[in-house]
Amino acid sequence: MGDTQPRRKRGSLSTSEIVGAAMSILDTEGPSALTFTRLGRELRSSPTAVYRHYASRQDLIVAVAEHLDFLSLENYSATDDWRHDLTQLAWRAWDVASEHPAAASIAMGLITNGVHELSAVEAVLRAITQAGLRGRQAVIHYQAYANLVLGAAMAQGARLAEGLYTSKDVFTQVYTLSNPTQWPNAEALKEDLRVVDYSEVFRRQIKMFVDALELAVARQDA
Amino acid sequence: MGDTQPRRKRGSLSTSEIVGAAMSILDTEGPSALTFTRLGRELRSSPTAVYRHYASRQDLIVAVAEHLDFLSLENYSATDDWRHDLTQLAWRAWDVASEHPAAASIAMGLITNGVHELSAVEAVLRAITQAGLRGRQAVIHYQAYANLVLGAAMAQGARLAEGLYTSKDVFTQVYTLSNPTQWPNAEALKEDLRVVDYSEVFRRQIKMFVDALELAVARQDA
DNA sequence: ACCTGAACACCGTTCAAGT
DNA sequence: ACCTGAACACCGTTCAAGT
Repeated sequence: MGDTQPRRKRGSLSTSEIVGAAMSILDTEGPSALTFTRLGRELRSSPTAVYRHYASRQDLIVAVAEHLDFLSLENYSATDDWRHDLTQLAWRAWDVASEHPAAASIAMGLITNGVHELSAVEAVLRAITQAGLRGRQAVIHYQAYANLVLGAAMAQGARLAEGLYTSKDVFTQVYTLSNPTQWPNAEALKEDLRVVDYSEVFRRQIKMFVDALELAVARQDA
Repeated sequence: MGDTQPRRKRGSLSTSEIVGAAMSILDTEGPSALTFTRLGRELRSSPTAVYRHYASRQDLIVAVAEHLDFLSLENYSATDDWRHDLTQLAWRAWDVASEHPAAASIAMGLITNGVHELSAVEAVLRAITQAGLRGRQAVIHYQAYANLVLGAAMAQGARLAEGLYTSKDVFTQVYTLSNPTQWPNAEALKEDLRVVDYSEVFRRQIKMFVDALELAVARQDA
């Protein structure tokens, strides 16, 4: 109110400060709160100052994606058990999405071409190579893994963000089966369909991926 | 220019006409072109007329999602081969996303609670039941399948839309490995990482899911 | 009951002017 | 070189007024 805004010293704004402010806004107020106006307020700068560091809103979101990659890999170290490593890396991505749902919902799954993304690629390729795949097949399985993990983590972020910043229950599904005979299987499983335990689904997805990878190597049909 | 707009007769606007107009705009001009102003022009109506049929832009997008569900299931019929059916259903979703990339990029994966979504749920549950799963386990595997297929189809839509309406090559990945020894696996697979054949990745993902499902049933560890 | 047109409270982005 | 403030061309949504 009474405090007048001092002009920011030139060079005092950094990309890491901007990304930090963006993460903080996303965490506390959700995806739609990430505007240049809101960022300016958080940074105690002009809203347009951010343009000196990122060419567009989308560019900033890519930087947020890189930060999520960084968080996912923080203190990670590979073991000699590729099944364990792939499982571990998947849950790390899931946990980051659960801690920063709004950021994950808009940024996870974006290709950043950045150094932390590359570290994630390296970690996954290492495990897949250890599993026994080489060359093109290793890359295709890496991509299948990335699709699976990033897709699930992004969706989890979106669900949590929706639940937090609006007040909609996104974990309960409702099908009113007006004509049960038309959908006999859905009718029979109605109760199980109602509430979804997404982390159990994710656990199952990882297990299926790892099992299928092992099978492909054993069968040599990768 | 010279043509004056006659007022639309009341009741002449329908939800199906609006969804059709939305699909047409998305197909020809991309996701960002779907505005109320543009819809009004397409429908030869006031931009705000749509609000008499959908409560918000998001509501309209959910209706687009239902339409995509409808297209995915059109003329589908189940066989007695659950592996074939799951594969078939997956490629149907993929093909719809490829034909309507902009619509898929914003709508696929949204929960509609609608009748066509329910038909898709029924078709997948039928196949999974036929594979040998029951109750809670059938539902969890249905969800794993839906995550996989819808996630991949939505991502495919986003890539195609990005490529069509901007002119960015989203199929070529570039990692400049300034320090190759830090990422030995990525370095070794650099050439294979450069160009991605996403439909081959999708084919592999489906195969891995089906294989893992079969294995889970055989092992009784579902 | 449904469609229109004006108004409201925002957006992201550009750019000349400051320091 | 970097930050500011005004301006531009939009948005989605609301609502009183038409028919």
